[in-house]
Amino acid sequence: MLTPETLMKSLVDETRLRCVMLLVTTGELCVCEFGYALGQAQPKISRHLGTLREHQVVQDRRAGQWVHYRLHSGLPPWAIQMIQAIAQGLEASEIHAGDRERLLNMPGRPGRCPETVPATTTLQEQESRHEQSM
Amino acid sequence: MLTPETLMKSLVDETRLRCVMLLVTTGELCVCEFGYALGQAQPKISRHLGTLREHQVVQDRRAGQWVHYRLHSGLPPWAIQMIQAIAQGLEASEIHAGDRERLLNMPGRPGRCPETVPATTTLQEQESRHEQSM
DNA sequence: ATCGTATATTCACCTAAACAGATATGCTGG
DNA sequence: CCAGCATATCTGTTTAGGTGAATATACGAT
Repeated sequence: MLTPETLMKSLVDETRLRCVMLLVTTGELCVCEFGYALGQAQPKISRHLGTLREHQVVQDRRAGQWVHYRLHSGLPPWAIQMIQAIAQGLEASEIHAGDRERLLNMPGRPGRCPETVPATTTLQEQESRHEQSM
Repeated sequence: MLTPETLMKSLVDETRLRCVMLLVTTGELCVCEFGYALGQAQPKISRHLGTLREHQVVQDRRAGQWVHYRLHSGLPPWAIQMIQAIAQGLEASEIHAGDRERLLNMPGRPGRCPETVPATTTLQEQESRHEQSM
């Protein structure tokens, strides 16, 4: 089960934090999209996404040759609140704004087929689900 | 200025997290109280409190030979929200419950003079101040 | 002034974790 | 089956940061 210690260990690394912050605003991304947005080599991205998956912060979905990552659907309310607090504290951050912009300008972005993307992907939707169940 | 990265670096260490969690429920403590509650040597506690002070997560107040630490009064709203989310995620944690209990059972606890303790000390009071200023 | 207590700092050591580079697996199309 | 791309893992190296031990500073009391 995810603990605050594990979540912080996950997010204290800059690469992993940038990945998670991208997921907060984007919903779902594959490894090559992370690599392009962050300007980092693919093996590095893959290893960090693997760590986030082991820690159950994200979950993956295989679609042909691409592996799509999104925030884990089983994140407890305190974890969602924590991620949102971090996102709020990073609103003015150049780095993360740059990541978002590079992603939008990425040529030939794969997996943008709407029918393959699950319905519940964004953080806002996950939180409203939690509120309903309380 | 405090950033989410700095706050996470501060709290990802177990000793520092235990100190901050104690402050969330207690308001203000001196180094020897931390040492007793955590069962850790004084130099170790002092060094970690120094880190938290440098990162502006806590602030100190000198009273004679004792130095009292409390959460920094200038914590931004997202930081308070983050700390509260962590505290919520640690509600069932044995370690932190044990720290709180050992503190309460500490013999000859210093600085329990009500008149020397500043008015605004607990996290709840800090947050309500922020809400008023919004 | 000196002693004892509370706190802070310095130093050398050690460990966890990130990194680059190379290699391996898995899927798709020809 | 083979080629090519996307992704994952393995290996050795390096570095950031935690630790204990010893030392230093600050304050109050005798």
